[in-house]
Amino acid sequence: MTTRQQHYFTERAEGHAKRARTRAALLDGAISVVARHGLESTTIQAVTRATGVAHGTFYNHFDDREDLLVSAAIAVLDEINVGVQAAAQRFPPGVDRLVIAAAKTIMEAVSIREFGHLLVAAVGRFPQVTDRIRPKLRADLRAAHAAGVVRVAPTRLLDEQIGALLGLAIQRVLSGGQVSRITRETAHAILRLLGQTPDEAAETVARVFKVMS
Amino acid sequence: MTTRQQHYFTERAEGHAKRARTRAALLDGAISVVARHGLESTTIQAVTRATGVAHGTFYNHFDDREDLLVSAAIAVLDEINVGVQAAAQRFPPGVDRLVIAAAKTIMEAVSIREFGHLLVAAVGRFPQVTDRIRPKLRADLRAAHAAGVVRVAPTRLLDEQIGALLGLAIQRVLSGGQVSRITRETAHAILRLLGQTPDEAAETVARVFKVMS
Amino acid sequence: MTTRQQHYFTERAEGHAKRARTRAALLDGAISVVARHGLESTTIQAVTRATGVAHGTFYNHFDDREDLLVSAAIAVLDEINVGVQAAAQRFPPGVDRLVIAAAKTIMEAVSIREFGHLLVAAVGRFPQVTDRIRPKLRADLRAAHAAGVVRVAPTRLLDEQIGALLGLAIQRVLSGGQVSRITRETAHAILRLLGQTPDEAAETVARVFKVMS
Amino acid sequence: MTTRQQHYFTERAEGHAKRARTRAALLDGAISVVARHGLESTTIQAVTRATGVAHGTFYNHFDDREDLLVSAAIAVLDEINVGVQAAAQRFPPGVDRLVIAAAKTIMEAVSIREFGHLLVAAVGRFPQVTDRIRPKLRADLRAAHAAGVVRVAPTRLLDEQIGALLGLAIQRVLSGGQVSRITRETAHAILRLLGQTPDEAAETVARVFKVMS
DNA sequence: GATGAATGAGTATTCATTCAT
DNA sequence: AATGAATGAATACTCATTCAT
Repeated sequence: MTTRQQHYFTERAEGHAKRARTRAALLDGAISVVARHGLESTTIQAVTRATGVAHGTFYNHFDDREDLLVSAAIAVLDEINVGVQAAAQRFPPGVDRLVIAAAKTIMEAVSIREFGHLLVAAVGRFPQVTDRIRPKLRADLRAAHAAGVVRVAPTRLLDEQIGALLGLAIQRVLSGGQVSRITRETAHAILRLLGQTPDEAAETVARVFKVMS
Repeated sequence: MTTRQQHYFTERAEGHAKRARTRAALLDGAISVVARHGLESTTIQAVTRATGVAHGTFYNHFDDREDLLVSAAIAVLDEINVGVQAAAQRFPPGVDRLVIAAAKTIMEAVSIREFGHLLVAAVGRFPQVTDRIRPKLRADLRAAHAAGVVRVAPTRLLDEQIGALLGLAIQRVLSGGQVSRITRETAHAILRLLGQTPDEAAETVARVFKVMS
Repeated sequence: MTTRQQHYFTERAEGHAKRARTRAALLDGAISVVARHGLESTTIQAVTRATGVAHGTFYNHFDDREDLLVSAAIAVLDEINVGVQAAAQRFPPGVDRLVIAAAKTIMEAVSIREFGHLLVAAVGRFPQVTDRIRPKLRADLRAAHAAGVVRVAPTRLLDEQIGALLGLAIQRVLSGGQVSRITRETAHAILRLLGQTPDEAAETVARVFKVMS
Repeated sequence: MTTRQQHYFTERAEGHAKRARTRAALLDGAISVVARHGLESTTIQAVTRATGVAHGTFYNHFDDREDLLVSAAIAVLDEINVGVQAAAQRFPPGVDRLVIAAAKTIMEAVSIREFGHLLVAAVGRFPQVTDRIRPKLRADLRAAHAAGVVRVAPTRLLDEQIGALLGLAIQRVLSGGQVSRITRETAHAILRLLGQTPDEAAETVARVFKVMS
């Protein structure tokens, strides 16, 4: 019954010492348990069982449940960010880069369902997670505003509004939505939120998505 | 520890006296416990203790924790809606009415902190709650789109995006934001999301808020 | 959901005062709840619900759960005994009468499944029930022994052994056994237990069952 | 109140030490609690208290109450069977062996009162328990029938009738009956049930019991 | 460092019983 | 007599955490 979960991080820690490997395995375990049972219903026992490790071992690596969950969420976020940054660096800071980063974030987050579930659950529950995303978003926002492409001042509320649209998009895809459609519509919505007219926004989306494919 | 909570619904209970009063008191209790401890950490024990009734009494009125929480969320929602509808009916269906409804929703939700907390927590956790809001929002959206004031097609995703912005606004106010500023900015953001330019949006907001004050 | 149970005793109390009718209805309720959930799992709440009577009403008629269950078992037993005695009085005291009484007991007990279930559960749990059967059995046993037809002395253990065979027979029929076969085999077994050879026993059974049909 | 119970299985526990010892101790605890309070009234709390382990420990060893009770009943049964088989193997399969097995079963079951109580309660409640006895009984029954010593065909109903007589005998001894008398009378009754005349049965009993003493 | 048995506080839920109406 | 809301003790089961091996 103990469905052995996928390895997201474990193998990468293979070369290292046993300690690192066990830790990575526990993160993997947490990720799949969260995807199956939700954040609040994830128990340490379920994670160790899914990981195939003794119950007590958990406390050699994490302080408590929250420590584990935050670590897992950040690990996932960093993993997603690899792909996002690879795509984003094709553009200079600005609205195009912001759009491609947003789109890539959705796509990466849902490419492994477990990642998406953990991310959606962790955002809004652990401030550390959101704090880790904001800075890059802010840089693009400022550059775009300076360039005059975006007519809305970059504020913390605006950051969070964009974040909320991204989270919503991920959720929608996870619950059966079509990823390409939702990604495009969300990109379009973000641009409207930034003050572009629907026509301008459509143009921006078309331009950026052409590069991405 | 047993801080006796405010009475939101208890006193209003009419008719068959005792039963209705106890039920309303439990709803009140749930609302204040959720505000203090969060939705997931709200235990039945905490609610009955806060309400000042015996543990078993709970089960004379609700099936389980979820039944209670959903009932409380809906009660709060309906309560908020009284104020929202009073304000909204000054306008015909359309974008103005949508803006005033949105603004009023934020203001009512934060007017009693407990209401806001419960609402934010319950939305996205219990579909019943969201389902109760959508229809009116959709009516305004359609009317505005038909009138050509809004250039974006009303879709379910759009509904949810507006909902997400509202939830975010409530959260921000509850965590110390200034209600008037955040309400205005959120109204403005919703109008941008609907395709208005920042200037048009500013004009709409100014027009609507003048009526409201 | 509250499947309205059959009326076993209620209607018979119709002419009488309301009090008697409610009491009878509760007995009916108990009988059907026991059949569905077993003796130990029968709760007062389930009985009042099945009876369609208020919870508190129960205590106007019975002291507690045990009082109810014993009363119900005895009521069932007395009901069964009507049929048994009608059949038994065709014979003088003796082994034939004992056989027909035994056979009739099985048949009556299973003719209404609920009766059988209650009886099987109550025997061996409430001594009062068994005490109510023993005297007549003992009379037949003594007469048969005096007449020399039965070569085994009537003792309390023998009484109980016969009772055990009857209970077993009822259980077997209730769990799908064929009533005529099990009744005959049990009658045969009782006669063997009383010291008859298989052949004598077969003859006795044939003789008695002919009268019964 | 926490009468520390006897150790029936605990001390015998070997091998991986602690775990096995705790499990055995819980079985011991269950056995004595059942003897004191009856099967249905045996709570997990009472068992852990009697065993002297923490409440939660229970769930490291058993799934639930039923798991515990069945395990305890089977442990008792196996324990009893050691003595029964030792005595039975002095005879070849057949009616003599059946009689000595039956007699020994009664005697072993009542030699430790707690064993008898558990056994009587568990039979008829947990089919697993009865299923564990039937095969050997059936083997003797078949052999005796083949040898012509028993003139009644071995059927499932017959199995159960013998079982019922054994259960009754144990109960009677536990409630004050004299073990030697009840054992003899039960053996005699079983032989009558199998078709022997009272005289044959008396002879068989005398022959078998001589060996046993 | 890993193990896994033991711990015990915490939580939901049931139900016999009381009592004011 | 009947009602049914309220009561609170009892019970099963979970799970984070500790600790000896």
